[in-house]
Amino acid sequence: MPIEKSQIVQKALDILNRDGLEGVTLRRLASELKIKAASIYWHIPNKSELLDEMANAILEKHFNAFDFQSDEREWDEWLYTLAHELRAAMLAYQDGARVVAGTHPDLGQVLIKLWDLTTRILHNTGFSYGMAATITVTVTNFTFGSVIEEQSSQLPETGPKIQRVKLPLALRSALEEWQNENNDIHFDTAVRMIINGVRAELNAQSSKIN
Amino acid sequence: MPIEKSQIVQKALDILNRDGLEGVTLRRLASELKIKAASIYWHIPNKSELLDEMANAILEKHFNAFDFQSDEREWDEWLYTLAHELRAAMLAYQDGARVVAGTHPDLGQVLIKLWDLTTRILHNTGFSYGMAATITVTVTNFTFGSVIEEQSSQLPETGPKIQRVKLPLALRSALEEWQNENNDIHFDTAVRMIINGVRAELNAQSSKIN
DNA sequence: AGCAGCAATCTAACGCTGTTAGACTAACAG
DNA sequence: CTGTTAGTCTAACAGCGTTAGATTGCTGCT
Repeated sequence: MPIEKSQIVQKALDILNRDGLEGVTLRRLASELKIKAASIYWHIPNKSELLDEMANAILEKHFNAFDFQSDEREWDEWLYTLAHELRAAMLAYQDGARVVAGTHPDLGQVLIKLWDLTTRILHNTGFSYGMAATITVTVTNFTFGSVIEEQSSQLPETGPKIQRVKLPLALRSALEEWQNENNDIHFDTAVRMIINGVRAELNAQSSKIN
Repeated sequence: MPIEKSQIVQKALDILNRDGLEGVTLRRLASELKIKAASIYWHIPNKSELLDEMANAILEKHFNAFDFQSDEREWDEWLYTLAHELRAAMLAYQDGARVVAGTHPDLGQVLIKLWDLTTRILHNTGFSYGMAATITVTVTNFTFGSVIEEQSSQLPETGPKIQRVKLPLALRSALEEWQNENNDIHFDTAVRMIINGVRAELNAQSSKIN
């Protein structure tokens, strides 16, 4: 009974969640599939493509029941949803953001669908295609960077590291106040802020037309 | 004539610029310094700390003549400058963004100074310390994510890859229009948009007070 | 002058990584 | 019954970060 590519990807995701990105080695992966490392190369050309498949699988699991057609949404609600769902998808796996953000969008089919839907919605509300692309990339880039940072300070040992360093006064106060609330809230405020920036852009454009 | 830590870091930066991040190996670094790899460990505890030093050096070169004291700037101009200068600093080296963004701010002294200055300026204009932190992190996270993406599509072979894939119609139009202009402009528009979002937040706060 | 101590480098190795060449096994097709 | 091919194997290569322990060469003390 031969092994399917999807089984390989799934097992790789299990390892990712258990041991983190560093733990995903071809030898360990093979061993847990009860085969030898070289056999993986019959199914997948190299590790980089494995990571691409993993990234797409992560997104697919989260967006499997999602309707990529209906572009009659409100642009601002959609940007808000996009950012939060993307974040949730990546948070579901340890180091998920590093895996997804490292994808070259070649095979990242879910990401392509999300980008397409977003540009359609933005175009429907009056943005040029170029501006729609800028906005889409801005939101996704911010989300990637944000979750990468969030997940890399979640490591077992890295926790109170920054506390031990002498910090300038203002920064110290800022970080103390900051740490009173959790990452969900920080992310939410930031996303709302960015969306407000987009809204300003929309107003500027429509006032230019009149 | 012993070797100085600064020489090691400098040579590592040379290699980074010539061969990219993958090319920075301790053996190659040692060989170009005309010593053996193990000797590096007398000066630097491990590779991760070398990367931290490199990140800080990259920022130090760019911000060496910078005045981190004067916090009497306009907040919006400063956020604009911060984003653009940070981007410029990272663009000066191949894979510069991956190096700088990978730093744990422990020793990233320049980054700490920039964060401190930014929170001070934002606090001066009326934001709470917590909000100042959110804004600061938002801007730097976006900048990191943006430049990482920009630099990873600059690789020799990766160029026209996305062109060869079948894209949905709207996304295709968006990307075509997008590619008419260069990354400087895209980044600039995005930064302006984010700053407008911050401005909206500021207005909301001051209207709440009255 | 000779010896101690230390800074800085060396050799040699360990265990790990991704990747490849080429041999083998099992099943299925003609 | 035989040839083909899918799928796995063994064995190895070249590279990586890292460590232990020996070795050099200089500096200062007696």
